[in-house]
Amino acid sequence: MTKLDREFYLQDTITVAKSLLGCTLVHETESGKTSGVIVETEAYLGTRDAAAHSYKRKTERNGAMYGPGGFAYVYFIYGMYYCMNVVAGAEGTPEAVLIRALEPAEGIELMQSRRKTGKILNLCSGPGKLCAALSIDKSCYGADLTGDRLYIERPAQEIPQSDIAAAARIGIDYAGEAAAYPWRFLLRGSPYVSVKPKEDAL
DNA sequence: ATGCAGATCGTCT
DNA sequence: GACGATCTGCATC
Repeated sequence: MTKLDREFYLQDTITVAKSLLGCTLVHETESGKTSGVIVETEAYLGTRDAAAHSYKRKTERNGAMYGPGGFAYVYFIYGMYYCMNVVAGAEGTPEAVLIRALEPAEGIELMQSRRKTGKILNLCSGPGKLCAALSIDKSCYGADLTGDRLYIERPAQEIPQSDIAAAARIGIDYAGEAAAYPWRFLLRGSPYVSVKPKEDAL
């Protein structure tokens, strides 16, 4: 397993969002190592995308999105959940990829205790759930994903394009026509996704 | 199986 | 002062 390097994250955001499928997100902490295979992502394309936190301007919260690819953009939402994004593209392009679901891999017992559920299918099937399972919070804001605590590994064998499905993104009805853009990507047929897509594009 | 309300608070206007 | 890139439990069909 080799760690994704800076070059990977500097690619265009849609490519990064698709290429992250099948990769393994790893978080090593004092209480142990937890990881899962990424099965669902969403691309947020900055100034071109009314659904993106960086659509309008740089603020205290979205600052990490404006940096170079390969750093974590973690935000707190609904008063109780964290969501993790992978910043993509060159510095100055405020784009990122939301990690929406994982297939649990290492540290399953630890994840179960953090999430207070025994059901593997329910451990990491949503952006808030996987952050709780891997203990990703505000302290991970801006973390360098080429480092050795929070990082992503390349899959053993490449994922064929035919295994990638595209669909509309979740929870962004406020975003007008951007709400329909097919910038949500899923590993076709995975039972670990957050919401099964009605129809696949691509 | 599907739907809705409640929890809960940092960030932006 | 309003509102989320959400999740859960409880209600109803």
